[in-house]
Amino acid sequence: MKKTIFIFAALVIALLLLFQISKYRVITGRSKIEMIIALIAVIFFVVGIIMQKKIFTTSKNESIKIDHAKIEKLQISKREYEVLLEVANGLSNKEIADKLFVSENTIKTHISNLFIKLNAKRRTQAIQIAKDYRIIPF
Amino acid sequence: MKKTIFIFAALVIALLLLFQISKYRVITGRSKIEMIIALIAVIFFVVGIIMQKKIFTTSKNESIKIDHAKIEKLQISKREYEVLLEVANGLSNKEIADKLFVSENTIKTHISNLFIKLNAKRRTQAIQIAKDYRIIPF
DNA sequence: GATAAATTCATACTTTAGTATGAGCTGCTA
DNA sequence: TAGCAGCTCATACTAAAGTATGAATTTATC
Repeated sequence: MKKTIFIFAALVIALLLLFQISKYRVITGRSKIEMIIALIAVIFFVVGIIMQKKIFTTSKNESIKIDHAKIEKLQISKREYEVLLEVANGLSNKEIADKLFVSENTIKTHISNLFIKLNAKRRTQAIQIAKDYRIIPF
Repeated sequence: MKKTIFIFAALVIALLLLFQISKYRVITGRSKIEMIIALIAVIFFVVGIIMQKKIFTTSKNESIKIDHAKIEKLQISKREYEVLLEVANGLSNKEIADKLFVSENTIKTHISNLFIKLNAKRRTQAIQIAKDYRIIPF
């Protein structure tokens, strides 16, 4: 946020300078009015696009970015999180067990703990809740 | 797309006009250079933002829009689709049955048919496949 | 009005999922 | 080194989910 304010201030100063230079060059006859106007137009057009793009990129990232702080807050362990991702991927307990080289009972334990932490009753509900919390992609 | 080209052409003409008017007003001394430059700056700034916003909105909608054609192609019926949405919402068969005022057995039948059409083995997998096909939100 | 597709439901299963409890093992920290 | 947290696993359940089959009803279409 501080960076944004600094850039904005610098921009305003640069533009005021540009105005003065433009005025000077036109009055002294060193540049044609058309050129100055076209230059100003292009510069502001580009600035407008860049600013909007910045807002767009930020808001887009926010909707995709994973909230790691939330994962910690919920006290979801590393292994539990791995299991959660596989559940969201549509795998069965047996398939997850094989993929992570542990027994199916272990996966059941992890999932039961996840349900408590996410306050879910089913795996499909856990997926929804995790998505709302932005702790898993998609 | 045709609409975009038309708008773009109109914009170019309007700007050329604006240039001429600006030049005339400055030369005849009816407007100050600062005012003209500021006006041009504001106009192009706004145009830049609007253009970028349009691109942003279009690309965002594309990633959310539901592929109704795909639903038909898979021959998923209206009722089956309703059930699919509730499954993706994390509801149990019993809960879906109560919500749609039918028996749990009916829901099971719908879901079994959905699995065949989506080529899924589990409801979590069906959610993933449906998401990939863009036939459900999220 | 006959046909086909969609919706509903039941019965009888099999298979996963999920719960509860207890316990062994490892790595880290007070 | 005692203790805690995280990971592992087992046993023994209960509860859902999913399959297979057959059938009655509704709805739309020809």
